[in-house]
Amino acid sequence: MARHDPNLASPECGDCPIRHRAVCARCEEDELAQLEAVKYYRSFEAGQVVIWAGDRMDFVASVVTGIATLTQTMEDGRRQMVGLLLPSDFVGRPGRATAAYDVTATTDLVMCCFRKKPFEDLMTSTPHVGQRLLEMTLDELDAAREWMLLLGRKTARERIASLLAILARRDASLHLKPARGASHFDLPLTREQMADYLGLTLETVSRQVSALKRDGVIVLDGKRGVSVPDFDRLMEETGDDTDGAMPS
Amino acid sequence: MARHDPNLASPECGDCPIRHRAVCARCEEDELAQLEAVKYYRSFEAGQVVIWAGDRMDFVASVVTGIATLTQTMEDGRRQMVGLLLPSDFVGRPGRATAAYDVTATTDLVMCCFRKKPFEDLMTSTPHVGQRLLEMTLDELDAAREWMLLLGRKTARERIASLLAILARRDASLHLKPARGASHFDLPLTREQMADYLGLTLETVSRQVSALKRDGVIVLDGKRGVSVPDFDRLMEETGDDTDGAMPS
DNA sequence: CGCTGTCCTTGACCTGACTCAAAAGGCATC
DNA sequence: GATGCCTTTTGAGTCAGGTCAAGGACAGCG
Repeated sequence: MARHDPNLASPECGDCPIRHRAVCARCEEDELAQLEAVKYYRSFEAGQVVIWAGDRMDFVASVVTGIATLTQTMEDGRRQMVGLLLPSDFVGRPGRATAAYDVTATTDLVMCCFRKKPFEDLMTSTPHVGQRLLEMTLDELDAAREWMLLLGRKTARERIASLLAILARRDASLHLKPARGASHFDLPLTREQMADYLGLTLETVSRQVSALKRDGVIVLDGKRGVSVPDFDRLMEETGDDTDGAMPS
Repeated sequence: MARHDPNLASPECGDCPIRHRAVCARCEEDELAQLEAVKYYRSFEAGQVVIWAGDRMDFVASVVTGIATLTQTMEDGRRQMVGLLLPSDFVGRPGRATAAYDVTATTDLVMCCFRKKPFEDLMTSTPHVGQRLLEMTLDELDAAREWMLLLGRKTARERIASLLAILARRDASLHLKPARGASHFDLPLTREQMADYLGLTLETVSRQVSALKRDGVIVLDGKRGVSVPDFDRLMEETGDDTDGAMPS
């Protein structure tokens, strides 16, 4: 049944770019074959909504390429982003029928989807998917708690600096460069999305980005390009421990 | 070795009050026996610190009775509570050597501790502990994300109302009463702890509690007692969807 | 090329929550 | 029942970030 347009043929797991980081990272050959049998790719354009909170969700998925966001919306329209999904991150919850959050493609997005029922069966019949998912969920819980500190206690300037530091570090690890010294990356989020993530308004985000630029902490290159001349300087602005015991 | 003072003899798992809710909930008899072999009880007085962030942690544990908190502290002293641990909640992370957060006993506290190494072994050799832990971690992640919405977007009054609603609901489910209509419970937190949890100052907490009292949403009974004459009225003050699709 | 739409910046003003300060209520101890 | 230590309440003034509003930069397109 209909899987022509956005649903691409699924490449082999063997040369998947997220093979060693995603929920399938620990799988043996036989487990991988079982996953392969129930998987299908879906792609979304930047801005498209993957699923709305409350909608029935009969798959779980991994982000293969691109960036997606999880957001919660209050009745009066106040919005808070509660997760930023990067390649290898997992979407959906085994054992739950509906989506808990709005999932939106922020950039063009490719997801590797697994039909939910067989995926759940695989979780009970083999060990490695569940084990890996537990690890990943614990990491996400840590990230969520770090974000709680940011949302509860940090100033607007510290929030911006923290986000930029995370993005710079992510980008560095993606290109296998050291996370110190100078770096350059593209912002994957609009000011409004940054505001939704940071618990601020877009005006405040804009002002504080300008302030960090004025103070030489960052250099803007066009609308989306950001250069960080000195990563340690940026870190000082985050309010976090500078010695930095950082996981993963 | 030394297990005299605060480390009580461990009761049988069979009549444990959290047997059906904790990390051991799904265990078969043989798994339970293995857990029983590596478990020991520890108790703490109200106010005692269970473990400091960064300290070596060679156990994981379940809260049996009492309440504990997880808090993060910034260098300059700003504090944010990132978790409230109630009976059956799990503390510690398999595969991590040190504590990520300060854990503090808010009331008198009894914990059922498992030596970490054997616990980890059990997780790889048997299925049910890991499965249950995954479930519980996913629930905590949902709770953390709900809290992110609160910290990022809610007003002080909405935050207080949200906390009171959670406590009222918890208390109701503990006493198997319906979570609607009138209810009464004791606040397990000081104003300062509430402030740390809600991302506010203790003065703001005090003022907003007084305001909710003045407006008849709650009735205070001594310093710690709280009565909620109309739970739906309280819910209206939280800013959350009133129809309430609530999990678990 | 001008038009339109989207995203971003900046200014002026306002307000909800914070800060600083004082005093009052509880509870234990002597 | 006086003393001291907490916790909580309340008041007055301040400020960081929100709100409202105007404009600028840039891309796509007829």
